[in-house]
Amino acid sequence: MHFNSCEKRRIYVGLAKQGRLNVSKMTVPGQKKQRKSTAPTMLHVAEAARVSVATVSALINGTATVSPELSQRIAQAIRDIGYKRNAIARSLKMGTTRTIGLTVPHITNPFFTDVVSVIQQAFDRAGYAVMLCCTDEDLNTQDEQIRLLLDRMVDGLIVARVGDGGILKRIVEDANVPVVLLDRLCEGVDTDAVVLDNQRAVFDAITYLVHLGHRRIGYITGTSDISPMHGRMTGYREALQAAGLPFESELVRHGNFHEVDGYNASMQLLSLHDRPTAVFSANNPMVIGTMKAIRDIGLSCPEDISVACFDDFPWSDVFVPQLTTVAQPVQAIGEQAANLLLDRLAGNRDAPPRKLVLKGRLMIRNSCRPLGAIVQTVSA
Amino acid sequence: MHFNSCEKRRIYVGLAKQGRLNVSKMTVPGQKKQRKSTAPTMLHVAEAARVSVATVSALINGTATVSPELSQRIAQAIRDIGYKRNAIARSLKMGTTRTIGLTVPHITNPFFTDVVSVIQQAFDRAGYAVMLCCTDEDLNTQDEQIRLLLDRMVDGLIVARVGDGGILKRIVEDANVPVVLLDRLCEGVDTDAVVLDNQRAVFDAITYLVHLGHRRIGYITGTSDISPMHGRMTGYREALQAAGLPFESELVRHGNFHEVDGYNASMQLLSLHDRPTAVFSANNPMVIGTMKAIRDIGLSCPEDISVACFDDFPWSDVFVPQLTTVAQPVQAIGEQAANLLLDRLAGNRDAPPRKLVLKGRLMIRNSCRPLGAIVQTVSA
DNA sequence: AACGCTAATCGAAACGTTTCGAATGTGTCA
DNA sequence: TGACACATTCGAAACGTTTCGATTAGCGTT
Repeated sequence: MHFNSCEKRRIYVGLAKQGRLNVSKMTVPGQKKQRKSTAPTMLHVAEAARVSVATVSALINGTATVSPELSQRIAQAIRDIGYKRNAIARSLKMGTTRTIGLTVPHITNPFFTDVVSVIQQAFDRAGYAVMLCCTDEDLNTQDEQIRLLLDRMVDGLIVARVGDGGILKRIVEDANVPVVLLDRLCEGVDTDAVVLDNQRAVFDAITYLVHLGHRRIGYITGTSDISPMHGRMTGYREALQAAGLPFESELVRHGNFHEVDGYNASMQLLSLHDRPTAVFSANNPMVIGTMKAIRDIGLSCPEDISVACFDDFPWSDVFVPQLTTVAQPVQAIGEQAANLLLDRLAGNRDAPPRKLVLKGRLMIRNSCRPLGAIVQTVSA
Repeated sequence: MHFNSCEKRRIYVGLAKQGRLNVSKMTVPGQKKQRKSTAPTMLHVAEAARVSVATVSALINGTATVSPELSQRIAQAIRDIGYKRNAIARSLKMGTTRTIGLTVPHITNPFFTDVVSVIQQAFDRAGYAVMLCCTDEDLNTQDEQIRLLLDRMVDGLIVARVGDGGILKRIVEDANVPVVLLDRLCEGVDTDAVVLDNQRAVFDAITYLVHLGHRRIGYITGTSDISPMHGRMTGYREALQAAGLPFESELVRHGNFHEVDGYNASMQLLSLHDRPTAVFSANNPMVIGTMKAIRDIGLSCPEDISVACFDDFPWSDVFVPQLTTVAQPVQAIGEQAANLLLDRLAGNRDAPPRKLVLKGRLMIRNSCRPLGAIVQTVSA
């Protein structure tokens, strides 16, 4: 590398550095690297077995018949040399990497943890590798990571998207790689998807609280620009309406899915002059914030305030209070998403987009207490 | 594909199918696939800008100076065509994929969830992609997945290994890709590693229980063949010894890290004639099992039995009982592991193996109660 | 006017596979 | 015996980059 004309260099080369090219994440120049002991290649095998590389390839892939004698020799050579096929070269030639990309907002959110786990297993079984990215609920990060994955030529993408817009729309439209939307739909993006019937799930949960006698029910939701939050909000409104209760905007708070958001929102709700008797939190990290707020403000659950939330978790029934939750069928969600994508990868490219809507299940435990004298007919 | 001589075919081609070749996860033959709209290549850009591909490459990578005029034309062409560099081709040529492999036993174990999250972020920042695999505590699965990752030519590997032996030893010795061991050391494998001072951590926890007045302390540990379990067991014994208490093997149970193992082990401990007054669980899923066993057997914590465990988690201080745990510095563990690997990737190949030992921290909450009349000097 | 120096550009050879079509050998049938 | 089908094998051209060495042009020196 010459730095003779530093000045010009800075100008011309700027393109890459400034990221103005649509080629994401370039290598830092000057980072040389060479594998010292080059791995044995097919050519080495071919030579050792005194055959052509074409024959070696044919045997390995079973794409043509190879005589027993040569098969023997080749197999021996492979063992002797310790040959391993270079999947990169193969990918280049085949146009397929047998790798998929998976992006989720937060892997530490137990819902996504579980789904990632299931998806990972499914693709592992199918011989695919999974590249995992976390977008941290940030649209730019998401765009960048999707680009990173596409650069790597993933064969498909499973996306629990963040925000609207972004490059997702373009990617789906270009249709070079199949995309499956997970948990969250995307306005105007017409592709395979697996989502929950959020509206119904929240409707059931709120209705349950209403049946317990609650009249003022706080609702902590996520940023309003993603589809599940729409559905959940609608479910909330409809449940109130069905019960003849007014919708009061002071009872609704928005957060960005983090624990701290749940904490702040809960603090506000609990400080209201006419405090709600129950709070529903739209995801798991936020409900932790809710519980901490309740603790910090000196109240207790369910005596002073009832709590329910979205997403079940393993601890939910071993501690006190045992949280009433809306459990998503994580296993099914993960498997269905994987199946949709695997189906596309198997060649079924032109089928119309399929949208799977799964049902949540209200897990009634004891974090919500009955209020006053009420009729105890609860529809689970 | 011809199936004329089915019989022979089955015989010769068998190699691949039977998996006797050391080429893992072959494609199923007959799975054709072609991208319909081939993405624009560098050649297209070169033609559009009326330059050579060498010049395009030089501009994009900043490896040589390109005149302003040509830079302009090339940048324009890239934008017009919507060119994106093919990272696979680049990898093949460069011998580097800017991708690392990460294997953990269970991503649903919150300790690993957190560590994975941190590592993922660190590599994301550095422009690396992360391929994630879960070994499910199974040695064969682990071997297969490591092979899968190596096939994919990952530049490095971070492994929270399972069991002893396997191909890990060979891989580290062949030294083609740098390996960082996470959480668990590996007998006879000399490479970079980040682990916890398990012995000390458990020593502190048990000593704390002893100070509370406990004399019979149950200990639920993992399979004994991985390093942290050694250390933790030693810590247990030493704490007992320091307190002048006998080591009783009936108080020690082994499980395979799953919730159900913790449940079974706890059931056994709680059914002992002379029941322990405290139980320490060696990981997070297992302590859930412990709590369930306590509930199912009709006892309560901490009144009837004290519980402490390894690995902190977000819920630990919002529910009752608030669990006393040994918190691992997950952030530091993840970052250090990432740094060790990034350092190797940056070219520092020949430095001797570095082993980082981090300290755990006893988070005293209220799942352990003082027993009888005791001196309340607790060393945190 | 011949020379050397530098900057800019390019042609072509890799990287390690897959695959197509051609070449070779072998046996069958008219 | 010649023609033909079929089973094996192989040479060589891709796949889309990077990079080395060669080439050209411009320019100041002697």
